[in-house]
Amino acid sequence: MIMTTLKLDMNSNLYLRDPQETELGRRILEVSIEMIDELGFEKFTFRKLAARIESAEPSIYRYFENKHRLLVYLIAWYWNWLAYRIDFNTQNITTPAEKLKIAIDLLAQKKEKDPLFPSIDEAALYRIVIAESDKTYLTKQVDDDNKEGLFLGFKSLCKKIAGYVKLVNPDYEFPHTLVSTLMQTAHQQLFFSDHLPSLTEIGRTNENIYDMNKRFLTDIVFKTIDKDQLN
Amino acid sequence: MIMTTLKLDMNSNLYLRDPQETELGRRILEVSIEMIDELGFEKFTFRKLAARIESAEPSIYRYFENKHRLLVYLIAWYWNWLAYRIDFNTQNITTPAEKLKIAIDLLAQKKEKDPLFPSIDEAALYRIVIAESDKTYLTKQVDDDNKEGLFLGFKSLCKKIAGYVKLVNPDYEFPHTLVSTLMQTAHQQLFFSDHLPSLTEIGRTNENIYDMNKRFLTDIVFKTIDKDQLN
DNA sequence: TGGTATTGATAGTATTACTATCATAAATGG
DNA sequence: CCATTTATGATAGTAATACTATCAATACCA
Repeated sequence: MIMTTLKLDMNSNLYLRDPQETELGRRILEVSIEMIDELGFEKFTFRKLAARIESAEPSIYRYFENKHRLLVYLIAWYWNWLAYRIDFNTQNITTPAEKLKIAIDLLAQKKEKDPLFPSIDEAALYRIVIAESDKTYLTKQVDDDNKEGLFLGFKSLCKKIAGYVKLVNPDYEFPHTLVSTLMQTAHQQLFFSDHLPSLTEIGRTNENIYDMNKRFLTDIVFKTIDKDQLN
Repeated sequence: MIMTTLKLDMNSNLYLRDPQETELGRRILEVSIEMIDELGFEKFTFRKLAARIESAEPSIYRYFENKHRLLVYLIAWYWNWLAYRIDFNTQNITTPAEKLKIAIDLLAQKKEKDPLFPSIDEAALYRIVIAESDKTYLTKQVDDDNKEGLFLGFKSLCKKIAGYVKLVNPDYEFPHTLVSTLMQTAHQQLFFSDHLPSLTEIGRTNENIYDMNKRFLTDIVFKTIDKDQLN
């Protein structure tokens, strides 16, 4: 039986000390996911985190400049993980339409524990992505953060999927626009379905919300790019 | 010459004392728009606002429970204003497809000063909507806030436009999902175009970004709902 | 064994998000 | 026109947040 654990390649500007390298670092990731999920990002503090892992506040600051950077790190990790899964699942697929479909499936799919990354609770992280990820870039420092490469995870995944779109229909004018919309909408609609249900049909029937979301997204994407889809 | 100013109907749970009723209230609205635009929501505080309007912090707390409520108020005001403009501009239009098109136009249009509301700088408010509006509901208290009706502006506008969608194609399965996506995407893409341009084609050519955004949105909406659009 | 890096413990600071209290001014009503 | 309610302003205070500085203890490494 093969036991493997992987480390995702993270842009080194995301952290001060690499949290994947040390025991304390991995505890910070593990417990911060748990606590942000539980408390929400605004009520989450490094002091509370330090208390729960029985460490000290300054020790955490040695890994992350501040809690915003930690959030950006977690969200970047999520996008890198998704990109990895999309690559993995589309390896032997030749038709771009099929690749695109798989990417949408993986994007909108319910997330479960991935044994390759023992210290990450992917289900909790996905809830954080849904509720908090927009906060990574909706700040006044977005341009500085972007220059530092903090959003490369999101951007490169967008580029990858937009590449599939271009292969399906090289004449479509807005591949990146469509894909960034797709990526955002996938999470947003799950949030709406949960908290503001009058904004969406998803969750109104007894069909599984993830499947329904997938159908909505796949429909919109293929209708938009594929002029001849009805033939 | 007719001089009219209007007051939009705001849900009374949004405020403690109605800011449209008093001089100080209107100053709070006016200057908070200016300051949130300038500083961003996180660096904006009631203390700084009080200083700039030469009032006192507690006086502001008499109008709004806290700065989050003030933001929710401003965003709700924006949605009510848009709903009003959509009603006004679709009054004599009979075909639902045309109504829908006008709604998308108004949604994505560049916003300029509306003389009907002298104390509101709509251009600045629109920048706030783009950069901050998601923060109104991405909180742990979203369900409580929703029960209080704080998001009625957004929800009723979504319902209105989804109504047009249903008239265009009564068989389309996801009218609200599509429209909430449309409403979010309209702002999001302008943000991306400004700060994360690799996520969108909008702004890459010398075509006006608002027009380009409109074309993208109109295309996606009509392709999605109108099976026969190409005929 | 000596040195370097990592962590933990304690303490401290400026700022934030409020709340309480009280005086004054302005508007309102009999 | 005086009395009273109401809105505002001024001052002060509190608990919590987002850090930063300092130093000792420990571990690991040559």
